[in-house]
Amino acid sequence: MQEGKPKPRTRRRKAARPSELTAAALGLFVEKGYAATRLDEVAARAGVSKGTLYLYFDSKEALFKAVITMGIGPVMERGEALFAELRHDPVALLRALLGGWWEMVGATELAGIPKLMIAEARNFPDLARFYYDEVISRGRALVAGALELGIERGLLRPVDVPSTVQVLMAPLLMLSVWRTSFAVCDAEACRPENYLPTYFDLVLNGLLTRPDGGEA
Amino acid sequence: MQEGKPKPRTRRRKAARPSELTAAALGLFVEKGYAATRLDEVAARAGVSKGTLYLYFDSKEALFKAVITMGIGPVMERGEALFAELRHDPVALLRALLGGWWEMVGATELAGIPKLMIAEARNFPDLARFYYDEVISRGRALVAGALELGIERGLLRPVDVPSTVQVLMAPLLMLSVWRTSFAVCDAEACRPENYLPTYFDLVLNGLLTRPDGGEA
Amino acid sequence: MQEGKPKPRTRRRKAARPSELTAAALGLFVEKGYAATRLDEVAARAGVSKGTLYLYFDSKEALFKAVITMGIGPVMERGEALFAELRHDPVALLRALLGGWWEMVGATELAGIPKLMIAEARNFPDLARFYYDEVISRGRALVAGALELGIERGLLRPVDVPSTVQVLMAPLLMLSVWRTSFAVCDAEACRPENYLPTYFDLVLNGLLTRPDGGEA
Amino acid sequence: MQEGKPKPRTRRRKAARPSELTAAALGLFVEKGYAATRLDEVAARAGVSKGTLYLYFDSKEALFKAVITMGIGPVMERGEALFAELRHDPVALLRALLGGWWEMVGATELAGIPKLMIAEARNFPDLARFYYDEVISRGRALVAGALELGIERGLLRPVDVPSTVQVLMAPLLMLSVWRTSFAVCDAEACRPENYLPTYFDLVLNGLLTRPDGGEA
DNA sequence: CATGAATGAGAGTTCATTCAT
DNA sequence: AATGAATGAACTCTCATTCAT
Repeated sequence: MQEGKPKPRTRRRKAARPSELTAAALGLFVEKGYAATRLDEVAARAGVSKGTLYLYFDSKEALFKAVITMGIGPVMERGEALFAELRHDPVALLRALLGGWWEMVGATELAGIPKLMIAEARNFPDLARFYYDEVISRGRALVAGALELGIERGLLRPVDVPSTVQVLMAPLLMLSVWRTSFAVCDAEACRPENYLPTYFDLVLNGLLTRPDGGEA
Repeated sequence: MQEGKPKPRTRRRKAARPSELTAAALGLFVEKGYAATRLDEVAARAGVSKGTLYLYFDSKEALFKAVITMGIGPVMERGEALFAELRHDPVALLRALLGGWWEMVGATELAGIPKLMIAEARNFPDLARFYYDEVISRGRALVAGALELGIERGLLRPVDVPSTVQVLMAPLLMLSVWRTSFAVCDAEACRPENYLPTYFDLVLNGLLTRPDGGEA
Repeated sequence: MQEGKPKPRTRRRKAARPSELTAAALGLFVEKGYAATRLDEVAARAGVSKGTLYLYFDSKEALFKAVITMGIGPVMERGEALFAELRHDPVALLRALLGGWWEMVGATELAGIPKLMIAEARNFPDLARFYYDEVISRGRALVAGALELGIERGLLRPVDVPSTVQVLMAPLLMLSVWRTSFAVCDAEACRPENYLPTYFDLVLNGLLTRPDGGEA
Repeated sequence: MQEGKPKPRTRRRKAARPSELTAAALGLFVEKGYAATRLDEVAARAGVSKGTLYLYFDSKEALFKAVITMGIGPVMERGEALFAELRHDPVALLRALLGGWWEMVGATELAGIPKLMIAEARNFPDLARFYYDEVISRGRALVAGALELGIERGLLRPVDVPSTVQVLMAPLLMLSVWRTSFAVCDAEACRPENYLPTYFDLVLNGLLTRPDGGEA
C-alpha cells in the first residue's frame, strides 16, 4: 500500500508523450482556436514544460498537423469494416455508418476535429487537401456506397447520390460542431438523445404526410 | 444645404466608413480567423490607415462584435415578414424560410458569420449569448412556428419540433460553412444547384420507398 | 534660453533613424559579436524600443547586412579619387592610399567592419561574397595599380603584385582589428603614432642593411 | 596490470576524450563563432552525447577556455628552443621564428585560435589577459630578441623594435585569419606558396629600389 | 562513465494600441 | 478626421544545463 514504486512521477515514458501532447493540444485548439492557443498552455495541460513540446514536434504547425492526422485512422477502418459486414442490408448499413460516426467521432473528443478543420482549412491548404482526400472523400464514399446499394435493391428512392451524402452527413457534423462551440448557451440542442432519433426519422421518412413529386 | 462644398473627396462618405471597415474585417476574419487577422490588413483592405480603425472602433474585439451584430437585422426582419405573409400555407412557408435564409445568408458574404461564430463562441461568451438570443433562437422560432402550423393542419407528420428544427437547419448551415472553408478542395460540394433540391426533397419526402415506423 | 522648441524629444525624424540604428548596431556587433548582441541592446543604445527596429529592418540579419553595406561607399570613392589625382607619383599614391585607408577606416568606427566580416564571413556567405567583390577586390585593385605604376617607372622593385598587395594591407588591417579586440590588454600596440611610421619605413626600405637576392 | 580487461571498447581512450572534445569545439567555434555554436553540435562532432561534455567541462565557457589554453604550449616551447639554437645567426633566427610560426600555427588547425581570440577577447576579458600574457607577449619577446640581436650585430637596420615586431607578425596573423574566414571567396589569396616568399622579400628588402631616409 | 529527456530563461519577432502631428 | 511612427507585452522557438537512469 505505501507505494511499491519508489519513483512514480519521474521521467515519463517517451512513447506515451506524443499522444499526451496532441490530446492536450486538441483540447485547447478546439476551445480557443489554433492561433489563440499558446504553446505554454498546451505544455501546462500536458504537464510538461514548454521546451518539451519541441522534443516531439518541430513547430506549432507540426503539432497542429499531428493533432489532425492522429485519431482518424481507426475511424475510417471501422467504417470500412462496417461496410463489409453489412452490405447485405443497406438500410442497416446506412444507420450503422451514420450512427457509428456519431459514436466514434461526434460523441468523443474527436468531435473537435471537424470544427478545427473548418476553421483552419484556408490557413493550412495542404493539410486541408490531405484531410479532404483521406477523411472527407473516404467517408463520403462509404455512405455513397450504402445509398447505391439501397437504391439498387429498391429499398431507397433513386436520389442524387453525391448531394444526398452531403445532406445526410450535415446534421451529424453540425451537431458535433455545435457541441464544441455553442454548448454553453445551448445545452439543450446538444443532447443527442432527442436529436439522433429525429434525424434518422426525418431523413428516412421525410416530413410530408403525403409525399410530393420531389424537387423544390 | 446652402453651399457647394469644395471638398467632395476629403470627407466623402464618413457615414459609410464603419460598414466599409466591418465589411473588410468580415472578409478577413472569415478567411483567416479572428486571432490570425491583423488590423493592418483590415485597414489596408478598407483603404485606410491603421490608426483610422480606432476612430470607429475601440478595439479589435469591438470591431469583431460590430461585424457580428451588423448584418443580421434585415435577415430576421425578412423572416418575420415571410412568416406573416405565408402562414396560410405552412409547407410553402417552410420552403420560403429555409430558401430565403439561403438567399440572404448562405449565398452571400454573410455566410461567413456562422463560421465565425462557431469558431469564436467560446472566446467571446457574451457575444455568443447575444448571438444565441438574437439570431439563433429567433430563427429557430420561425421554423418551429411553420412546423407547428403544418402539423396542426395535418400537412406534416407530428415530429418532435425542436430537434427537427435543428436537423432542418443543419444542411443549410453546413453548406454555408463549407463554402467558407473547404471550397478550394471541394468546389463541387459547394454548388447549391444540386444540393438545395436534394435537400428539400430529402427532408420533405425521406429516403425510404415505404416509410418505416419512425424510431432510430 | 528657456527652450525655443516646445517638443525637443517627440517623434524623431524618420530619415535619420536607419543610420542611428546601424551606428548603434555596429558598435555592439563589434563589441560582442553578431550572435551575442541582443536587439534589445541595440534598440536601447539607439534610444528606441525593440519594436522600432522592425520598422526599419526586417530582421537581425537584415540589420547586420545594412551595417556592413553602409559606410563603405565613401571610402571606395575617396580611394578612386586619390588614384586619379596622384597617378603621376606612384610612391606618394601608395602612401596616400594606405594612409588614407587608415584615416577613413582604421582610425574610425568603421574599423570594426573588417573584424565583423572576418568573424561572420562563414555565417553569411552571400554577404561575404558581396563584401569581397565590392570592398576587398576594389581596394586591392587600387593598391595593385599603384604598385604597377611604380614598377613600370622603375621606382619600385619588380615584386609579385597580388601577394605584395596583401602583405602591404595586412599590417593596417591587423592594427584596426587589434584596436577592436585587444585594446584593453594591449593599449600600447594600438597607438598608430609609432606603428604607422615603422610600417611605411619597413615595407619601403626593408629590414636588411644590405639587401639580399630576394626569396626566402 | 594483472588483468586482460574484457572491455577494450567501452572505456577506450578516456584520456583522449578531452582533447577530442576541444578539437571538435575548436573547429566549430572557428566556423561559426562561440555564441553561434551549439553544444549539441560539438558533442555530435566528437561522437558523444551532449551530457558527456559536462563530465569534462563545467560549462560552455570552460570548454572555450580549454580550447584556447590547449594547443599553445608546444608552440611557445618550440620558439624558445629555436631561439637558443640560432642566436648566432639573427637573420636565420628571424626567418625560423616567423616561418616556424606559420608551420606550427598558421598552416594547421591552430590557425583558428587567433581568429577566435580576436572575435571573443572583449567577451572574455580574463581569458584575453591570459592569452595576452602567455602567448602574445611571449611570442613578441622572441621576435624582438631576434631583431635586437640583428641590430646589435649590424645585420639589421636600427628600427623601432616593438612596433616592428607587430608589423612583422601582422601579415602572418592576417593570412591565418583569412584562411579561416574568406577562404571560400578568396582561395587564391590564401595560398601560402606565393605569399610567404613575397612576405620575406618585402620585409627584408623593402619596396623601394633606392632606399629613402625613413619617416612616413 | 555515459546518456538523452526534460527544463526554463532568454532571444527574435509580431501586432494591438497610442498619440503627436 | 486621418495618419503612421512608436511602443512593449506577448508569442514562438532555442539551447545551455541538469539529472534519473
